[in-house]
Amino acid sequence: MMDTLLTKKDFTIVDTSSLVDKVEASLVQLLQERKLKVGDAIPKEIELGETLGVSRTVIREALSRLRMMGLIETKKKKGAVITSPDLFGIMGKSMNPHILSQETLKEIFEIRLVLEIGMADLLFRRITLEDIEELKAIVSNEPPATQYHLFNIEHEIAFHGKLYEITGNETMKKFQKMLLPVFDYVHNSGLLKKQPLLKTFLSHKGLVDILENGSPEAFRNGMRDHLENHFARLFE
Amino acid sequence: MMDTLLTKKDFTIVDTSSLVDKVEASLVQLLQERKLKVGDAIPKEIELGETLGVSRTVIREALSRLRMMGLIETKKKKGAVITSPDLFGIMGKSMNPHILSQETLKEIFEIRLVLEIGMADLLFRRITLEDIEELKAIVSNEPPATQYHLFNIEHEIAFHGKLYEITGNETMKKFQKMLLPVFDYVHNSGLLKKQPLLKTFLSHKGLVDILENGSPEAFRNGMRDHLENHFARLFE
DNA sequence: GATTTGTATTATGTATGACATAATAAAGGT
DNA sequence: ACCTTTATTATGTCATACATAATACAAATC
Repeated sequence: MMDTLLTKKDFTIVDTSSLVDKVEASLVQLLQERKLKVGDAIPKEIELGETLGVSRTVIREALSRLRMMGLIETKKKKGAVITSPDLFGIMGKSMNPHILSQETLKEIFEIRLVLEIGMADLLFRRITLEDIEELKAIVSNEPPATQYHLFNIEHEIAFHGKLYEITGNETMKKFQKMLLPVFDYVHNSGLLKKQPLLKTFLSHKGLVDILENGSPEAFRNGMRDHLENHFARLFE
Repeated sequence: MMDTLLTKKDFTIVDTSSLVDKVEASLVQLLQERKLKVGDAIPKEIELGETLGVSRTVIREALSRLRMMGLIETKKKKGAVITSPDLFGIMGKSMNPHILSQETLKEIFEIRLVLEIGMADLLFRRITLEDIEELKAIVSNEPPATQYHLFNIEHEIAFHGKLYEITGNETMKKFQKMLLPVFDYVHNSGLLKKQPLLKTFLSHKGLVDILENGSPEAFRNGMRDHLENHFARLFE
């Protein structure tokens, strides 16, 4: 037998994607290129099937995906119309800590830290007196910080969640909400090194003080300090 | 006719979701609750149809959605196995600037700023000498900053994209890549107020200097300054 | 006997036809 | 004009059949 030493490069890669995949891509492209606005209707399933030369089954599966992504909404008799999708609503379904790779989980955890440090300017721009009062109420209910506290998740979420709310950025808030189960998981699983030193750094109360009297710059540094334990765990 | 003054609260909300929606939710829940690991197989379509009491058509549409989300992969004869999803790959398809609401676009733009300011610690932790050299090469090719530059998008992407790369956070990098068309759109469309003052703030070169000799804190402040024009446009 | 080749099996992929259901339009009655 | 009924239309669901690809196992070749 001749050893022809053929390599992958010698072949033209065959397209292994299914018809549904192609139709889906075709439809998404349709939405992207034609400047279709929200509310515009798209052709009926049967018409699509005829123009694309596939059965209604395939069309329906592809449309089902678009529907799940929130790109379209369908009503009987009326057909399908384009809608403004909820970016993170979809992603929430696949945000399953048990399935995501450890590397991805770690990265998501990092992103949280990045967001909370970087959000300072949004906070100072949009915070109200009521917000500050609410934050004060939250920290006042806080259990005293003990040296070996496995910190109170409830309070963590209440405080940091409120910060996301103050930014006024709904997209970011949804993002945070979606990530909550991940944080929970990362904390509990031994994914990160055990809490290394657990020195108590700048407290929630300290952060509120900065929000009341300080500057974005001061808040960034304060938050960085507040999150030091997390950073230390990430960086081994 | 009696005006009974009935309100929504008086009715039990009818479930308007389709069978496919329910099956999809049921399957997602299955993946979440059972601690199914990557690689585990799920029942065959026909079995699922029998246990859930629906036709194979419905099962297939639901599975098609999971497949699109990257939660499962299916192969003929073998069936479906659980996979680790690409979180942002899916979202990219619905990231269509023409369809997203103006408010969402603005918020996404904000998130970019937040990320780039907050990423300082990751940068300093992971940057290498080669990275610095590469950044220097990028800025050296930069056209001189003119007062009225409608800044060079190419260079913006090259420089800031490299920063995301340096973070070593693949998830964040994917996020950035996904957002590129949005930035392009936001810049071009009149969504944000016209460039207000266009003073030249801290340059790319200045940021590289900080990365080489400075601290995370200095970088955060530097990046904040660098992005001042964007902030100004966001905050009217 | 080990490797290859053919063949059967099995589960997904696609197509088609049928009917149910809901939303809309049209027609009809008062 | 207003309300009701009827017809129409497009999606939602089901059932069935066949195509296709992956796998396992038997058969053939050396």
